[in-house]
This record gives sequence, structure tokens and C-alpha cells, in this order.
Amino acid sequence: MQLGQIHRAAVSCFARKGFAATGIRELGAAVGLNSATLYHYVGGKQELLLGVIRNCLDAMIDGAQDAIEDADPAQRLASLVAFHVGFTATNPQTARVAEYEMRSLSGEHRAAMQSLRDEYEQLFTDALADGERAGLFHAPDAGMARLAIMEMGTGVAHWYRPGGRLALAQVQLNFIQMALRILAAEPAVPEELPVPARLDSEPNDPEGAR
Amino acid sequence: MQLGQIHRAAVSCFARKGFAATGIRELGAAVGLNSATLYHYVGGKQELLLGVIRNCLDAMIDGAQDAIEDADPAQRLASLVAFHVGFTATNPQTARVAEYEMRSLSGEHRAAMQSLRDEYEQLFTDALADGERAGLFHAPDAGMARLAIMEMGTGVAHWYRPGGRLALAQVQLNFIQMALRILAAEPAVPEELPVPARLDSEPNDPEGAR
Amino acid sequence: MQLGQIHRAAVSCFARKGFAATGIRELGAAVGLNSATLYHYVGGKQELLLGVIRNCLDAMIDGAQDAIEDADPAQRLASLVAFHVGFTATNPQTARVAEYEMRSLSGEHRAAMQSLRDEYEQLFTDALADGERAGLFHAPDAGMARLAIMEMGTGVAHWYRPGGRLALAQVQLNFIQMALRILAAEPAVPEELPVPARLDSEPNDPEGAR
Amino acid sequence: MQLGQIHRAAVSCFARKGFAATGIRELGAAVGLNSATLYHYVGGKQELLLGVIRNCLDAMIDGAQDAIEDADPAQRLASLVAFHVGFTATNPQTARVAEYEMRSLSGEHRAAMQSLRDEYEQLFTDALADGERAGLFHAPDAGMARLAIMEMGTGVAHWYRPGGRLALAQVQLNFIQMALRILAAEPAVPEELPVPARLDSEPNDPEGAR
DNA sequence: CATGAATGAGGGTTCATTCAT
DNA sequence: GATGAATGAACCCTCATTCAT
Repeated sequence: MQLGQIHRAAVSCFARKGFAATGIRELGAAVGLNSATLYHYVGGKQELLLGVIRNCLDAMIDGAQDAIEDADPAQRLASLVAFHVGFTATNPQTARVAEYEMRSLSGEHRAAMQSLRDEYEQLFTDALADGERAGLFHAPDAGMARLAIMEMGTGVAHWYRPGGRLALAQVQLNFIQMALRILAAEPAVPEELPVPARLDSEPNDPEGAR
Repeated sequence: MQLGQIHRAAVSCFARKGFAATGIRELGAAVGLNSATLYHYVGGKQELLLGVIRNCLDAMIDGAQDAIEDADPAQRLASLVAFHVGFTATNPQTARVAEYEMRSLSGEHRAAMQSLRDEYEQLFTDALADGERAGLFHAPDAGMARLAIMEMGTGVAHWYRPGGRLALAQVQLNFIQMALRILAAEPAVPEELPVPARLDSEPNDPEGAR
Repeated sequence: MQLGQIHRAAVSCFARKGFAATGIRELGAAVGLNSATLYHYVGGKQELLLGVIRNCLDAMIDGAQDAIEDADPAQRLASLVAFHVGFTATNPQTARVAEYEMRSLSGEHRAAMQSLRDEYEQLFTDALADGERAGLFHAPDAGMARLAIMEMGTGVAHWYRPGGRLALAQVQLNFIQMALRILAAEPAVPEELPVPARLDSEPNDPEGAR
Repeated sequence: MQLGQIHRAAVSCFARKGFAATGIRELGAAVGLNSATLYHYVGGKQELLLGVIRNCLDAMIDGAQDAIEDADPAQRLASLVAFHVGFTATNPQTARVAEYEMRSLSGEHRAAMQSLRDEYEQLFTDALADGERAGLFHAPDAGMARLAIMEMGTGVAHWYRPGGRLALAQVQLNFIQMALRILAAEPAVPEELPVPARLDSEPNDPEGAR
């Protein structure tokens, strides 16, 4: 309960200044806690980061799996793109921390998280392969296409702000269209657009960065 | 003279562990210099980072401007994409540091570098606007398309390794095709593919991260 | 609580070797504290010095003001001289640090402390002017006389040691006599000699210097 | 020759910020020399300070000895006071460095310089003893009187500036008068007022301190 | 004469973490 | 739960000094 606040403060700082540049006293102050008290809630700086990243990746995997119940490969990919973009737009700071600060995890923690991310990315790889096999997608290079599509979705964290010019659904639809165009596929739309949940760790305050 | 070595070591460390997590003694050791001697060459940690980023952004602006002498808007955009991808693939670590660690610059340094990056991005914005005006591009949203195209090019730093599976020119051509597809434009290819120079700051050793 | 100890150690070192030549680890060791723990009590080296000097000057101003309730100008001056000499003899090291190391304060801190010292010196200037006006003092140059009188009192810090050859009261009386002689005034003695308090910052150990 | 410039710069810095707080590069910059070049002229930081102090104390002893050819003990003391005040007023910064920074000398250097200062002070002690013996002086305490007289003369360095309100000779005469008053001696004036030379080490620029 | 390069030691300060209270 | 006190390690940086050129 209180832990949500802590995660929010952590993500806000980590996203803005980076994990290494964020002090534990600073985090404590942000939630009105003595730095020593933080150690009752989270086990330490590393564990805090690990918790944030794990929650994020878990949510990404769960959300993505929920989104791909469609039968049609094109719709499956469209759902994945919509989820990826939607999740990133809904949790821009958490998503960025989960990406950038993987390197700040040490040893086995990083390996564990990396395998979660691999699992997530595999969903995209599979969908793309299915589409290729079904003759629906015609990318010059399937691997590069997947990377490009995911990367451009991830980039949404850099500029999308809830309540901005574009509604989330519109952004999702646009990215679906761009992704399918990259694959030279027929336009498609998932039966229903996935609406990713806002994580506990996502700060309420808009960030100033970029 | 050995400033190139220093920049290389710095970029290697900054890309792998981040600016804040990199110690100045560590950098010195990486080039066989006492930490105090580093201060003889670079003025300090901030100045070192600033130098790296400035050199990188300068090269990006110069290279991109050289690349857009084509008359045709589609070719101009193709050239820009090819340069962007080529530069990122040739200098993946430097490019990533220049992007990620902007936040580690303080105050006016960051503002100055941000304005350089804005200048670079403006080239893409202009090319896209020209193509739209000429009726060549049909993106659902011009702004989002530009961000998506740039972002997917930037993402190349995450996976491309010189000497890997794909030749640089092939990657450039693929990205040109993907970008034009996003814009629903006719296929186009620049008169000659830009061949971005390798920066002094780009380490020779492949990175371990990601 | 043990802040007194810290101040004492600081004054002892500052008086012996000077502020700039004193290391913070050295100070910590002198009170059996890790250098980092010092920062828990005092905010830093500057703040430590500032605290010492401010306490000293506050005590000087308070003590001097308490000492000048006499009506007669000559007695007033005698009281001031007695206090000045007494304070300096009782807190020789603290007094010297407060004088010598003013220059080690930076910017506004120095200005603030200088104005406290001005306030203190003004008490002497006023007493002298009153005596002159009343025709009791006949110095060749009032300004020079004030400086001479104060300076010779300050000099007590260089040689007086509690428990030495002379009792404090005897020293005070001698200085009163010398001061009044400088002013060609009739001998006078305050109703009661001020007995300045020993500051928390005054070390117990006799100093080795000079 | 060049050495005079160096000493001047050194004294200027040492008087303003103290020996420990003055960097050797700083001194080099002040005379337009590389820090390494300083080592050709002066052997090191310690040696530089030693040279300054020794020159100063030598000049003080020589000057004082020259000044006491008078037969009459009162005139002898008057000459000494006049010299002391005159020297201090003429070389305020050098004199202060020679006094304050004795502590920055290490080991035998300090002992040697201290014995020079003792030799200088002995001249005053002797003159005072002669006067006492001759029944000319009647101080409550001869030792204290000597300290007071010397200290008030030394204090001149804190406020006297060449070209200020008072001519040097006037200051000297005033101090003679004050000193003799302290001793309850008849007014006396030396046959001729000693005119102390300006040392090579005395900076031309007026100091800002105090 | 003069200097740039180089270094080991140390400067003040902040760090994540622990623990008795 | 919560905290102030405490610490060793590390932080970036500056120091006086040396030496080949």
C-alpha cells in the first residue's frame, strides 16, 4: 500500500536522473520517510529497482498474452502493437526505467529480468513468424522489422503524455497502421483495443525530461 | 591526441554502466592514466561527457546536411534515414550515450546540446513536411510518423554490430523501405548511400550490454 | 551534546595549524568520530568554522554589553578593557580562531561575522568618544588609541595561560591601568571586574603554538 | 630580481588567504610563470615561505639594531617603537605573513625563525629592563608592558595604509607617546625617526582584508 | 629557462547500509 | 514502524612535486 508510493517516487527519480544518480535519502524524502525506514519496506536500492522492473515486465507479459486471443495473425500482431504502445503510453516512466535501468541490476537479477523481456519479445517474434508463414506479411527482413516495430512503440514513452493532443486509442490505431504498412500487410484492426492498466509504480506527475 | 582514447574509454563505460555509475578512476585505468592526469586532458567528468556529446551531435548535423542534397523530397528523406541508420550503426555506443546521458548534463550544457539535437531533428521534420506538401507522403499523422521513423533508426544501436549478419548498406536500404512504407510513399533510393564516418569516440570493442 | 567536543577539537586544530591546513578526518579522529559522522553534527567544514566564530562573537558582544552598566565613562572603558582581556585570556584559542580565520569564511558568511565584530568594536569606540567628550581622555589620536588598546588586549591570547604566573584579575587590572595611561586618564576601576565565561569551544589542553 | 616579483605575489596571497590555502599554480599564474618554473627560482612552497619570513626577520633585526644607537634608555625604547611601527606600516603584508605563517613552517625551519624573532624581541626586553633599572619606567608589570607595546605596534598592519589619513612619522610619534605613557615615562623622542625600508616582498597593491 | 605531462596522496563530501533505541 | 547515529568505501577533484623535453 505504502509500497505503491515508494515505487512511484522511485520511478519518478529513476526516470528523471537515473538509478545511479538517485540517492536513497532522496527517495525517502520524496515519500516523507526516513532513509532507514525505507529498508523496512524495500530491502535496499537494488531490491527496489528489481521490484519495479519485475512488476513492469510481469504486467507486460500478462497484458500481451491477454491481448493475443485473436485467431488471425494480422489481428494478433495488431493487438500486440496496440498493447505495446498502449502500455508504454500509459506507463511511460515505468517502462523507460524497466528498459534503461536493466543494466543497473547486478548479475543474476539482470539475467532473470532479461529472460522476462525475452519472453515478452518472443510473443512478437512468434506473431510475426505466423504472419510470414501465412503469407500475410512481406518484410524485407523479419528480424529487423520486429525490432523496428517494437522500437517505435517503445519510443512513445518519449513524447506521449496522457491528456495530450491525441487520445490513446488513436495513437494505438496509428501505430497498428504503421506496423502493418512496414510489413506490407492488409490493414487490420483487433476486435477490441487492449486497454493496459496503469501500474502502481507509474508516477502521477508528468515528467520534465525530453 | 590521446584524447580519442579517452573519449573511447568514456563512451565504452558510459554506454555500458551509465555516466553516473562510472568512476573517474575507472576511466583513467581504462586508458592507463592516473585519475589526476585525466584532468590534464579533459577538464572534469562533466566536460568529458559534454565533449563526447557535442562531437557526436556536431557530426550528426554535419553528416545529415551533407546527405540531403537530393532534389526529390522522397530521396531526401531516404537519404536522411540512411544517414541516421548508418550513423547509429557505425557509432552505436556514442550515439546511445549522446541520447541517454543528455540528462546527466547540468543546466546550460544540457540546453545547448538539446538545441543541437533539435536542429538535427528539424531536418527530418522539414523533409517530411516537404513530402507531405508535394503529395508524396500519406501518413496518418506526420508528427508521429517522424518520431516512429527516427526512433526505429535509433534502435539500431541496440542490435547492429559492425561485421554482423548484415552489411551496413543492406540495413540502410531496409530502413529506407520501411520508412517509405510507413509514409505510404513510392519506393525510392538516394543517388548514393551516405557512409557515415566512425567517430573518434566510438570504442572498438563490441559492447556487452543488452 | 557532543557538539561541544567537536567545537573544542576544531578550535584546537584551527588555532594550531589553521583552518585550511586542518583535515576533516583529523577533526573526526580527535573526537573519536568517523569523518562522515561529523557531517551528521556539523554540516561541513565551513559550517563548523562559522558555528565556532558566531558563538564566539555572540558571547563577546553579550559579555561586553553586560559589562558596561557603569555610569562613569572611564569606568565603562575600564570594564570593556577588563572584559576584552578577560575573555581573550579565558578563551585564547577560540578568540584567535575567531580573529584569524574570518578570512576562511566565504562570501556572505564572512560579511555577517564581520558585522558582528564591528558591533563589538563599536562599543569601544562609543566609550572612548564619551570619555573624550567628557574631557576625561586625552589621546593624541582617538582612533589609533582604540586600535592600540584593543590590539594589546587581543595579544593576550598569545601568551596568557590559565593557571600561569598571573591571576586573571591581576592581568585585567594591569591592562586597565595601561589603557587609561594611554588615554592620559585618571586611574579607575570598575565596580566589579567582569568574569567572562569559558566557551564550549575552548579546548582544555594548552596549545603548543608560539 | 625576478625573485622579488615572486615573493611579492607570495606575500600577497599568503596575507590574503593564508599559506595553506594558496596553491603553487596560483602563485605561478600571478607572476606569469608555469608552476614547474617556480621550482627553478624557489625550491618549493616551504622554501618560498621560509625565504619570505627570513628576509623579513633579518630586516627587522638589522633595522632595529640600527635604530638603537641612542644613549638614553627612553630614547632607545622610543626608537625601537618607532622602528617597529614604521616597519610594520611600511611592510604590513610581509610582517603579517612573517607572524601568522610561522606555524606553517615545519620543524627546524620554524625553530630557526622563532629564534630570530626572539632575538628581535630581546632588543625590546633589554631596552625596557635598562629603563626600569634607570628608574625611568614604571610599568605595573614589565613583561606585560613589553608584550602590550609590541602587540599594539604589530596591530598597525591591520589598518595602516601608505597614503592614508596619517603620515607615517605622525603614527610613529603617536605610538612612541602611547608606549611611554604605558611606562609612565617622561615624553621622549629619538634624535631621528627611523625610516624602515620597503621589502622586496611587500606587494604594491593594497590588500582588501580586514 | 621553461613547460606539459604525469602521479600519489590527500582534500571535502556523499553514499548505501546497519543497528540500537 | 520509525529514527538518529554511525561507518567504511567511494565519490570527484586538487595538491605539491618531479622530470623528460
